[in-house]
Amino acid sequence: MKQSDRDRSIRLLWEAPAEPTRGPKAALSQSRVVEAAIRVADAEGVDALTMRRVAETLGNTAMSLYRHVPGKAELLDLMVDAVWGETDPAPAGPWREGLEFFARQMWAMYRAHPWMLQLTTSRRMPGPQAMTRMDAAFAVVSELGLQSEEIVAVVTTVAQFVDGVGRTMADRVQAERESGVSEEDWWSGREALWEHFTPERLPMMTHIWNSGGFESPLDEFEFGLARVLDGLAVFVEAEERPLVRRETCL
Amino acid sequence: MKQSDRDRSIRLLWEAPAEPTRGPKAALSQSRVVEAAIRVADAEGVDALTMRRVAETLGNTAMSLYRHVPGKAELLDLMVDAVWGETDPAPAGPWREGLEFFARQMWAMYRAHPWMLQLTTSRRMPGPQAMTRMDAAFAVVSELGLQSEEIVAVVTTVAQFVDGVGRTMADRVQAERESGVSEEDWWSGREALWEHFTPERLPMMTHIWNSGGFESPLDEFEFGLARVLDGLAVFVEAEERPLVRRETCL
DNA sequence: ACACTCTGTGTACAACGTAAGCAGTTAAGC
DNA sequence: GCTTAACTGCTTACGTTGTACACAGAGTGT
Repeated sequence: MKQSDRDRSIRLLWEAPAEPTRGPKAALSQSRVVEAAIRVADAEGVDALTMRRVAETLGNTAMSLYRHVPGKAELLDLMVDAVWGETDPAPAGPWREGLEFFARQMWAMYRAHPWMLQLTTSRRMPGPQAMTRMDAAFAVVSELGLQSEEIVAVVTTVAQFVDGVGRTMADRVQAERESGVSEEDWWSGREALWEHFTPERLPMMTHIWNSGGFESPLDEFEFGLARVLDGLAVFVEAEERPLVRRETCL
Repeated sequence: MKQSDRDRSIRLLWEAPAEPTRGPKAALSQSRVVEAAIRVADAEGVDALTMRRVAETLGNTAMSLYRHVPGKAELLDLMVDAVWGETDPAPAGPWREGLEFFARQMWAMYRAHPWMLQLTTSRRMPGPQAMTRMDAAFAVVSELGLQSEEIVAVVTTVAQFVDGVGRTMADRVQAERESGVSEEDWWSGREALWEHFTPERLPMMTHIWNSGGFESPLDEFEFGLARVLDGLAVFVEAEERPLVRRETCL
């Protein structure tokens, strides 16, 4: 039942839609709907991304979208892959520079479209744009002569790192838009909370607070990326690499 | 308007509720509601976590919950902190062992309650249980004599890594429950997708596929944790540590 | 007895995705 | 040119969500 829906996404993503010959000229089109949806998500966040709102920006009704997109789930698939299409695939070259390029491209993508991270679920259908970028990342790492599983693990580690930092950033952006208050201002306004941060309860935290550790935090992306790449460098340069396979989840 | 709501969460989390003297004995209580909600989320996932469903498991109506919890947002805050309370704070000791302990505790927590990751947003109110665990993690790292911002960055990097891997795992668990099909079976059933994975379009990916790179993937948590800790080791042992401050976001 | 307070319930509302059916529009086939 | 099939976009309607509001009943003080 649901299965056919997802296979429909595959066709939408990977195959060019057949142009209809008869019937009235469509004012809308799949790409126009997808572009409008992306604009709505960019400007108003993922919560505002309703079929009614997207249709409204196009001057149509909600149900008109269903002539061009089977449903909201498929629309999200199309939006995600369209945004991946805005990035550059990593060029061939040394592995570290290539992975850093890959990470920075993802980061720029998430900065421009923070909502991407709020709808990345494990069974979101991968589209050709996203897969091309992944392929380039794999190619960059393949020069190291690692085993296949190791190549996958290395790229996954970087991608997952960017996802993690990006998600934090995306949450922050959304909260700031919805509340109209910057993250800093909002937290400093929570006096009722800070009252409970006493040295008895939280000794280290108050100590770090008092020495200014939270005032101008390090850039999480830059700091983390450097650490992850350093860690991967240790790995690829090691002579022995013990591998832990995944146990079947659940 | 919304602000008062969040401050209400602070009181709920950090202050013991005042017992009422008059009126009928309450069959429900805040902790009973929170426990029931956690059980629902564990068993049926975050989508099933509706006020009606929680009340149903308690043999009451949806509105009865509102006598013990101001609203759903506050209930989520309470659930998250209650689950943090199930973990052990990192004991004092060498930084690497301590951080690994911290990471493994978080990982175990997320394995037991995957829904946690689907409701961690940037302004979720931190509760005493979570903050105690963070405090212990900070204490572990403080033995290194780093600057305050560096301590924060190191702990954040580890926490964010576990969040990232955990989110992927949580998505997978949820998808498996909802569909009743394991991740592996589901993807291998997407023949319409694999048809498009041709060597012309995705040369590296098909090559890795053919050499079995996707068949038994490495454990993402174990692999990533080792890399992150290695990377942090490079950092703390370095003589010079250039710091990149965060630019104001947005 | 009375007043007060607290508990749980029933009803109601606005927003969501989208199923079903319909009126209007265009091009192909004769 | 006419008919017909295909296609577009709209209207209406349904079930589900969180929760505001009013209310009946229960228990504790005075």
